[in-house]
Amino acid sequence: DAFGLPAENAAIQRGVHPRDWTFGNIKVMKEQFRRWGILYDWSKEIASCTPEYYRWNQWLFLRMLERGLAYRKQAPVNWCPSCQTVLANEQVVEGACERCGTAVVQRDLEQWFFRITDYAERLLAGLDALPGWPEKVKTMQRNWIGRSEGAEIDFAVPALGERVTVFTTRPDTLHGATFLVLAPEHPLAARLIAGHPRQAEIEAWIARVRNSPRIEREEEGSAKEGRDTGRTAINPATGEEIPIWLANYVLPDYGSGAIMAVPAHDGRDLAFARQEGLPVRLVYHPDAPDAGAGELDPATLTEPILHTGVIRDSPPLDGLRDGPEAVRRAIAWCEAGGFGRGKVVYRLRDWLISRQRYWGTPIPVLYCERCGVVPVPDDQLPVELPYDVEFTGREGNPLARVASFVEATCPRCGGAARRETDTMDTFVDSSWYYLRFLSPRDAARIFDGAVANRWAPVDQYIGGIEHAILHLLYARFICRVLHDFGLVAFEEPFANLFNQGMITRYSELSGRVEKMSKSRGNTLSPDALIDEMGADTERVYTLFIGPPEKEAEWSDEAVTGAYRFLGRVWRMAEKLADAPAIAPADAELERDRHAAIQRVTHSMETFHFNTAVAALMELGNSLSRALEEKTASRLRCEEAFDTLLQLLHPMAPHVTEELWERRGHVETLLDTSWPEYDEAKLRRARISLVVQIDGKLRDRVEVDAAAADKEVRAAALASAKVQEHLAGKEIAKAVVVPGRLINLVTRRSA
RNA sequence: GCGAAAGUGGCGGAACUGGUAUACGCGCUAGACUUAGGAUCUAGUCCCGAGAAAUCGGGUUGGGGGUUCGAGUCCCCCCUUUCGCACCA
Repeated sequence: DAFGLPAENAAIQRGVHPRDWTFGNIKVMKEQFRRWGILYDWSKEIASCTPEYYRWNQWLFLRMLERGLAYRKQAPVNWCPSCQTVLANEQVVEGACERCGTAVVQRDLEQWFFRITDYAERLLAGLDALPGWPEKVKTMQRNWIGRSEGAEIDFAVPALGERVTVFTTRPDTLHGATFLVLAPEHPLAARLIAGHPRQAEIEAWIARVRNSPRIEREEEGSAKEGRDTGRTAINPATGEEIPIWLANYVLPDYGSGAIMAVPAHDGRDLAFARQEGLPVRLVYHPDAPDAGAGELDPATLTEPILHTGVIRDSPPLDGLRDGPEAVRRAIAWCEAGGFGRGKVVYRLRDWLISRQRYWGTPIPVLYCERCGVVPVPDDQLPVELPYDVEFTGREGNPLARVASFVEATCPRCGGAARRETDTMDTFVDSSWYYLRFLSPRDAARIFDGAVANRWAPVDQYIGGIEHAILHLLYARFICRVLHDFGLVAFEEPFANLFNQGMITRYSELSGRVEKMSKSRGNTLSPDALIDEMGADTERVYTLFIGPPEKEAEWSDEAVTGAYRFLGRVWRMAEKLADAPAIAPADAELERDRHAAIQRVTHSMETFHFNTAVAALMELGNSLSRALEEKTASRLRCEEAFDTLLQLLHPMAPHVTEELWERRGHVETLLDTSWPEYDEAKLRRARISLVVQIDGKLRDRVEVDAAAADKEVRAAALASAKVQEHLAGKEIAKAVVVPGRLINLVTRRSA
């Protein structure tokens, strides 16, 4: 991404403007790509930090705003009271500001969101129609969306004339709900504790919980803390009054931010009930208690009863076994009673796109005292980022201090208005950029829909596993939004997804093998390596190092293997002229050539580049041997060599193109078509066949490739070694695998 | 804790649907050419035992069990590692 936090940090730390820093990086990277011999169509180049690109982020935002898919609400941010600025999670180290060490607090700000939760069901269902995606990524997305089926149940709070709605996946345990727990952030919390003898203490506690970073609050083993509101609610199943508590283990933005606690059948509720001395009631009873165990005593229960037993103390459901049927019946019963209904909730939360930073797409809205929130009209796009900005890392967003940016005119009433200074999350840029590549200079629209429908979805998308959830989910979401706007005909942006592994290298600093990074001191300068051994060596070695989906350890020693291989290919060219006109082993070399085409083609298609390189090395070895021993004719050797160059070309374009020209070809290698192999040429007339006795390899015999089972058996039995091993045994049966082996199964003779 | 993936020589790794385990490369050993070589070429290199040698016998894909004529590959149990998620009601 051309936008992003690192650019802004560079500005703060080194005084370089984010724009200059970014374009400097782009320049360096393009030069590296060029040296590597990586071919891109640079006429399609885009940079998301240019107004030509980000104006369409703004356009997209406005369309989403019109349809209610973009909205504003209060949401907490990490706030450093000393720097007076918002921090990203990665800038918070153990609860403190990474720069000044001050304890970070949570602070509510009005922020912009995209309503991705509206698309939760479609995003989930769409995963089933993505056979080209790794199962692992799909599982991660499913868990992230986190669909849960259950019920909403209303609990009346007579003292307030209100009701609390809880979400539960286990409405069948309603009879066992002995108290309610609300998130401290719950809207009713303030009214519930109003007038409580220790109201002030509870309010202070609520403030503390709200202030603790969410990461900390969700940490495993962090203590459950709660306060009794002193109020009660009515359990609609039993008519009983049950206490209402507030506790930090209930999260405000999942379900309804309130739960019914069923300590007998939930571990967290049981732990909390024991801690606070709250009652426990069993609904499910183990149906075959161990002899002597008799009735379970709720008072002594130490482990919740999970997924076992029969409902006993819940009259309408008595006798039901734990399971989906019990849940279904419970929901029907709640609905009939008018105090509950079936409900599906998602773990997925709306996408917070606001960033209180300079280096991003300005969110195109204005705040007018008279008209309120006013979208910037399309004809005033793009809202451009000003260049002259001061970066201090303190006192919030630098953009907010640029008067010429903030002070604006309301497009509706012409009065004074204040411009929004939040910028967009960079994931907005990357959620549709693949479409912009197809018509990058189109000044009239976000992209050309006809072109997009012809070329997209992307056939093969490649990226690291770190994007498994956020980027890929956002891109899938925005694709559906664009589809619903009628801009594209498809809903899934990437038909096939491949996750490449990272390159790791030994670090002198830590003494361990780690992901390459500057801070770990284990980076390898591609320039130095290219200077020493050439771009082709680096390319071939990188492909050869291992399967691309796995992480691979860079070995400075092993690179020489690739270097030597290319050197051998180079020297072979000079030996071609010495090959004889006529030679005995032409057929063999020809077969190796066709086998190499087959293997390399197949390996490349399945992304097994390491085995493709191995197959090329083998062809190189057999040609090299033929040249050394003069066993193949010059014509065959030249053919084999040319094929080798063609197959090697994608991996080592520089050396092969050079050698190709020296061979006297006029057309460049890049313009030749991929070689094809002939099945017939792969076959041998006579083959070496393995003879097994009781599954153990005993000998190899040479037979006709087309030999019948009977002949194979005769050939096997003719072997002296086989006869030796058969001594004293009788053949019970013979299994022949055509072209491969014969297995003689014996039994001891009497 | 839940979920997923993976364990093969000294090392990176290969083995398409069950059919010659260890391809290819690194490293190592010996030799050749060399004033020299971190250049190049040749031969060897999973482990154990026997043999002067060619070779022969046995074993081996984290451990144990199973299916099969035959298992690195399929099934069950266990161990280890990596990754993802995690108070989600």
